[in-house]
Amino acid sequence: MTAKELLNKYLIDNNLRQTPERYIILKYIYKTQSHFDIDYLYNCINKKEKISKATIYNNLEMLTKAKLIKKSSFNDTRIVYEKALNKTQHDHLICNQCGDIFEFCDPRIKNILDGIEKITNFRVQNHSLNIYGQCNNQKCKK
Amino acid sequence: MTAKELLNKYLIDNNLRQTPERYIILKYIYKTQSHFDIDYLYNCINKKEKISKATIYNNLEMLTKAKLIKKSSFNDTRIVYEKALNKTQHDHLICNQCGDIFEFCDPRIKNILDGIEKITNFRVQNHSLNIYGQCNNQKCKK
DNA sequence: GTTCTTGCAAAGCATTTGCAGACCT
DNA sequence: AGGTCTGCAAATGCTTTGCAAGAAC
Repeated sequence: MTAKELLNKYLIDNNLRQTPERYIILKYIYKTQSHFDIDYLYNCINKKEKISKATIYNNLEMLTKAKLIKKSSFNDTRIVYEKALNKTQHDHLICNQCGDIFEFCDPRIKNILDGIEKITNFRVQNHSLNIYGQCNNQKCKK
Repeated sequence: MTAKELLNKYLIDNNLRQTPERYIILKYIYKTQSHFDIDYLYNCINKKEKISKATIYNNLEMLTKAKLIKKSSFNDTRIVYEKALNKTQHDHLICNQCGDIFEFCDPRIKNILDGIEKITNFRVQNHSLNIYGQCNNQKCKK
């Protein structure tokens, strides 16, 4: 199923309306390469179309609930979203110098979560692991 | 060294002044059991003493730099602090229902960080691992 | 005496809300 | 037709800032 089809299904299943804004927002999100914040998306969309920030805020929340995007925050304040469709669970490396975000997977994280469930009463629902440091990329060093 | 002695040393080393407010704030922080937010601390202090919020904001930043406290954020928005002195590195379990925060340590996290340094150019400086779920404590269930 | 710190009020900033008009169904 | 969604502007809430008065050195 494509993102658009999934959105369509989500809207129908939840008695929400299929407004053009919702499909435009989804289209621009699925054009972005990677992580984006609200301002980036707003500017991106409003170069061609015209959608207010309130509508973008509302619909990013809806898309998060629909699991079409995923929200993360870095360094206590920086909030970014990313496409969630067809993506496996992953965590983030964030460069403290240039702010670039990299994804990585490590099966040991699942072991840690399983271990917690085994030895405590805590039932794990989700997690966020952010690793901060220096990416040492060409652009970053300057 | 006590927290007070460390604060003293930090202030002297950094040419900052030893104001009574700074010691009062530290005293109230080291009275708290666990994680606290700014409002909690502000109310706590201002039952007996009188310190403005601006001063508390300023000094929490200073104490974070001095590594006497540590700042964390949960669920993208909830910002809490905790004492950092004599505490080993740990991560957090956060109950999605009652908001309670639990600490845990797992040596495999260090392995994961070491692995990243080994196979990428990324130099790890710090990390945050937050695990969300249900704590299933008596109080929580109600 | 000089410089830093405090406290207040105002300013900032990102996000949310209220509401009138637009538009899905 | 009826309820939902959008867009605007105002409101909110948390944090920062500017500045005058006070305190540390």
